[in-house]
Amino acid sequence: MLSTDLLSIGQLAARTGLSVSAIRFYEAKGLVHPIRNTGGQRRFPRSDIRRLSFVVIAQMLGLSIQDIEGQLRRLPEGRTPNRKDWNDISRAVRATIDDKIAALTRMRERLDGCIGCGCLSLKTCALYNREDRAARLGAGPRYVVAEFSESDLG
Amino acid sequence: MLSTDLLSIGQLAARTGLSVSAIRFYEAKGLVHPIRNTGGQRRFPRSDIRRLSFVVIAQMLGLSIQDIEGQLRRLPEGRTPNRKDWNDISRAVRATIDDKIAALTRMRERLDGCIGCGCLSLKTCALYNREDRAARLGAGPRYVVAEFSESDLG
DNA sequence: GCTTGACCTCAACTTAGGTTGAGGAATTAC
DNA sequence: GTAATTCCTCAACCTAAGTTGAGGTCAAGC
Repeated sequence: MLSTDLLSIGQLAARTGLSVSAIRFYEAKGLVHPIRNTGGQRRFPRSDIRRLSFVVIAQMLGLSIQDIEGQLRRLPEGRTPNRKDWNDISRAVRATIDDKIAALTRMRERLDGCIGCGCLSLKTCALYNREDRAARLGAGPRYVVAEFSESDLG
Repeated sequence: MLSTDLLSIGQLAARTGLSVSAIRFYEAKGLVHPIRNTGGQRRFPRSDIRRLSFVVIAQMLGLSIQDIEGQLRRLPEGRTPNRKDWNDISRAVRATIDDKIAALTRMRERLDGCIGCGCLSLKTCALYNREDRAARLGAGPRYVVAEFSESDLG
């Protein structure tokens, strides 16, 4: 029988809804730090239920694993986030959501200006400019694209 | 000297600002269909400048390569998109941007309700529900997470 | 004491959108 | 005619957030 204070990885998975492999992955990324029993198996404190709940919620808000690890690491002594910590973090998250909405709104406005235009010119199209190329809306790696000149577009 | 009607891949890259490797990649994905000269090198019609401009702009609006390929394929005879085509497509794109903005706005409203709450409970947190887990805001593969029950959270 | 289930590590695979490099062939410039 | 570019293919690599499987160990029930 396990100590009432410690959970096996399977028990933690059942409590959080995460898969066992995801929890191992999160450990590798530094989000939890279980101890090992004599047989080498992971044992988690009960507070990791809350810690992983925080991870799941923060992820839904658009934070990457790395962002979350950074937030958790700033807490003293690897403490699990409490009400005030969550308050601080969620205000920061709100700002990034605001930014995303603002970027999409700007893009929509420009698109509206372009509907009916049909120019499709890299030279004159208002949708196409260097700033936005660096901050595309889709997923995937971002690379800087070389400068270019053109003459017969549009 | 190349025919004035055909461009080498390097020339097309210079005209569009894309890298040579990206253009080869786009060919593999079916976005352009160059012919080959006697030496086996790619030769592109001038209209592919506009075609690839369309690709770049559509990508910035959040369309995936596959989406773009689908749009281009719907055009008769592999024609390069003209004003009316662009008009049709951009209206569809506007709808997807609207959806993204709406999703982010809903998330922001719920987050506002949660700031100061600090519950961090998977059971009661308004930020945490099945619908949103299926439509997370971040990048990366999506997997369905198993149902779970809990007792000592919150 | 033995079987079953939970656990361990490590490596390979997934999607998207490409990049980078090796090794070789074609084209262009002088 | 030769040197310098440009081009060719093919395979391996990159990120993110995990999953899947192989091969082996640990713990618990009876």
